[in-house]
Amino acid sequence: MFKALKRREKLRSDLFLAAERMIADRGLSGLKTRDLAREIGCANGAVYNLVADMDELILRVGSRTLHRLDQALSAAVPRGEAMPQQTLVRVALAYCDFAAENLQLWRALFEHRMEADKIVPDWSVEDQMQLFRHIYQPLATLFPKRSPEELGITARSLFSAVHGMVALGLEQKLVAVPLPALREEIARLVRAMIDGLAAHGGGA
Amino acid sequence: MFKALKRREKLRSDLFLAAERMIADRGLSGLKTRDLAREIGCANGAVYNLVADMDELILRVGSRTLHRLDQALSAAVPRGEAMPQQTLVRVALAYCDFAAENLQLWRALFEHRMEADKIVPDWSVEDQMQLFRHIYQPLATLFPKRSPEELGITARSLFSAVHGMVALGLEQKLVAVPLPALREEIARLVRAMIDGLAAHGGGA
DNA sequence: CAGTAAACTTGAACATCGTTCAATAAACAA
DNA sequence: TTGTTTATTGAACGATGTTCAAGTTTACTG
Repeated sequence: MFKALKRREKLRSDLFLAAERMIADRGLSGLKTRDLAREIGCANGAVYNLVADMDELILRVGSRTLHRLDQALSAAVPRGEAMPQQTLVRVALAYCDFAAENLQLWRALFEHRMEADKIVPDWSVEDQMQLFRHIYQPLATLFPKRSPEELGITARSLFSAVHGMVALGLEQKLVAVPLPALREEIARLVRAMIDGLAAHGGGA
Repeated sequence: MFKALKRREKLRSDLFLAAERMIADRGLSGLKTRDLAREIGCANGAVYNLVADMDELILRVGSRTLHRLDQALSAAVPRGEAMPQQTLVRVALAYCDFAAENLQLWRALFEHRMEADKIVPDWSVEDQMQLFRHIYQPLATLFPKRSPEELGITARSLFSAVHGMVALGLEQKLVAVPLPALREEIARLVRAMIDGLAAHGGGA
């Protein structure tokens, strides 16, 4: 009775795992429907019974990656850490470390561009916003006078800047910070931004 | 006698222009050999007489983009600008503006990843390094005590951080700084980083 | 000019993709 | 069993980057 349903569900989760491994091993561009089908044991066309298209599959894997990232960031700050600046530095470094350890999966989060006009599903949007609390909360503690809008913008600035350093740094391009110096430079950047906010903005 | 050579040269530069326009209009993924061939008036296979492969063509267009970016950054600081911090802010904002006005071409610079094992040609490397003087020189003026290595790393940090804000900001993603606030946030970041260096590093 | 060799150009063909869909098989109901 | 619905298949389609044997043009020589 549930046989077919069960099989589908099994196949679906197999598909996600296979896709995740394939991206981790060979990058986003190494993800091929035929390889996936062979790996989970079905016809290549059958992939489209489990998932609307590749976009959905990639978003699905992305969701898993974001959740693991969320856990990594949470684990990075010791419970009871009292100093918000220290927390922000820890979170930034944890972001860097996660990206380094999950390079291809992390890259896939940003390389993938949705086909125009197709909208990003709600659950994917939710995944992305969840991460922000790791930055927003310490900032709110540091600058209690600021409005949520200001804090939101500052959090995005901080994230974007750190993200840029990590993204270019891990590409090992010429324009990037060399890898051995990367973590120290990130810590320096975060501290400088916080100091700059405290000095000019007049928070706290 | 030179007829064939002339034609080839003409076709080659036509190809670069067509490729540039095509990327600007439809993005890097909208660049198709058959469309190019039709546009410059030759057989699709003939593209490979003018260029080794798509990678080379993309690097070629990238080179042009980098040169225009170089000019834009040069134009952004008034001659005789005496304050290095102000210069750095101007350069960062000019980078942001250039990216916004040349969105697809600028994205192509970073989206394109060379096929593994194939090496980036010298002239492309040179193009990339040229840009660094816009950041390096003001920094060297600001912190004359620092070693070239330290300055190089700092310049890369600064560039990467600003690049990150621009890259995410122009994608209009949720994690990005909203567009209206972007320029102001970039200026704030640059000032904060410089202040941070001055305070902790003991330069000047 | 005629003839030949070299250089260039062509477009059909190849291998790979994501994606679709008519045909087949399986599962279930009566 | 028989009929109906549902799930699965794999061949086929339309792009795409790239190659290459064949054809064409150009440049040189006698």
